[in-house]
Amino acid sequence: MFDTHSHQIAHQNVIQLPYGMSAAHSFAQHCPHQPGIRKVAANETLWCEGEERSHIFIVRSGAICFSRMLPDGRRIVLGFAYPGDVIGIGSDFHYCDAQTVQATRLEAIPASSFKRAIVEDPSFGKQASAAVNQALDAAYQHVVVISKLSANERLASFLIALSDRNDKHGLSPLSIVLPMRRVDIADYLGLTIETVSRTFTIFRNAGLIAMDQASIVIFKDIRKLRALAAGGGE
Amino acid sequence: MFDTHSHQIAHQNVIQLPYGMSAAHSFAQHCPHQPGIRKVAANETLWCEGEERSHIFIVRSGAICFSRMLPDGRRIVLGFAYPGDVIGIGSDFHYCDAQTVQATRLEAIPASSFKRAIVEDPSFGKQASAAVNQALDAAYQHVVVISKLSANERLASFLIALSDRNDKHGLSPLSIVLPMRRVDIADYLGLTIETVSRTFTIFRNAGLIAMDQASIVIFKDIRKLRALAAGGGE
DNA sequence: GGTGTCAATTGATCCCTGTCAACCGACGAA
DNA sequence: TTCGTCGGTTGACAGGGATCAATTGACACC
Repeated sequence: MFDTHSHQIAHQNVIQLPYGMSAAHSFAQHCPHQPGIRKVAANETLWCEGEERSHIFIVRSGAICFSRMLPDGRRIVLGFAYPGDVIGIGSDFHYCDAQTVQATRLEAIPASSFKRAIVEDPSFGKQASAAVNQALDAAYQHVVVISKLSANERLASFLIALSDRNDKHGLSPLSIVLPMRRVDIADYLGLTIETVSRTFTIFRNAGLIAMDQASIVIFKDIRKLRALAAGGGE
Repeated sequence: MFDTHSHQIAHQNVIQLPYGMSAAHSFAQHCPHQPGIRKVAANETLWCEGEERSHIFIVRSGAICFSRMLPDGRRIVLGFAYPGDVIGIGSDFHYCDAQTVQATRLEAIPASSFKRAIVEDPSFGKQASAAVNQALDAAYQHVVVISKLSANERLASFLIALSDRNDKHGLSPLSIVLPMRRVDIADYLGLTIETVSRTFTIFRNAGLIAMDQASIVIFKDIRKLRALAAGGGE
């Protein structure tokens, strides 16, 4: 179920789910709905900041990016969601924009149905509130990463978080796929695309990772990366 | 309960309530408890990250600072709480440390009593979950501030948030008190104390603010400050 | 094939902010 | 009083990342 465990500092958990969480099965069970799968192309907007929430979605494939824009156009990525994540829970109005970064399949659950399930099933309500707490925890972790860590540490924490996620989902923790573009990673880590790119190069040259494509990272020395991500010394 | 080891922290305010929210009256009403006021000196620790939550507190006077530490000692301030804020709601385990930045009076409500009230009174449960959502929103706003804004913009947004809070509480929006020290502001904004200090000087020289003491800010051109805070250019 | 577009990488340079340090004013103790 | 401490301010300097710019590679389309 979704316990909000206390975290250790910097590693992991960062990435995810401001707005999303993993627990798709249980949520789908508790929310009766027409099992409608929506297919959405890449770079489509699911919703915008301030809009009223109409649906809860379960990500079945693809990836979602949550962001906000400043008046002058600067963009901040608040997080990503991946297959298995439930997105859109929280307050009645969306905190941020949501866009696909890939072709994505979503299972849509009407917000009304979701709300009803919360009221009627206390245990489900607990799960939902635990999910929000989890998102809060992730947001705080995000603050930690971008407020004090160096570019190397930020990227390391991002990669380690994805590795940990793979591990949790039964995939290999030693290689990850980056569905999003560099600009999304940069805006998520509070860096520029150039710095992100250079940092990847530094990691490659240092033998920490290998990359045959820009979207696939193979870990060569995950211990060192993890130490970097934790914001410890080393 | 309030163990006293340690750091100095101290401060207060920003807008936000990572962990806190304003709705003290209603919360106190719904949670039956022995009306016990606790007086806590400055720089005392209320709780530490990872500890199980034992009480919900309503801040009656003083100020609280929420922070986390990295393994190497770097410190991140996640937010502040002021009189009228309810602190400690959220998951069963604390996300971060909480310390007083001033002598503070707190009203303590046992977590058990709080939980019972949530179960027994649906409307109260809604308020509690709205509070968590509010904290989540504040955390995202914090991410925005520290990931993309310049030092000037960060400090401006901090000051404007305090001004807005004053306004909301019926106090003058044109002057604010900073109960926390520079190091707390710095750790909250992802800057150093030197940069914070220099930025205050820049604002003073530019005629945006006036300060007779280091802890009192009088706004001279709040429009410009607000424009800066919004990240809009100017 | 050639061309256009978009994403990623790399290079050169700049500047904002961190770092290290000195200094100042307030306050408390001896 | 003098001394010591603490918090804040200011200065000098340097480094990390941003900025501006060019290059490369992948891919779609004609």
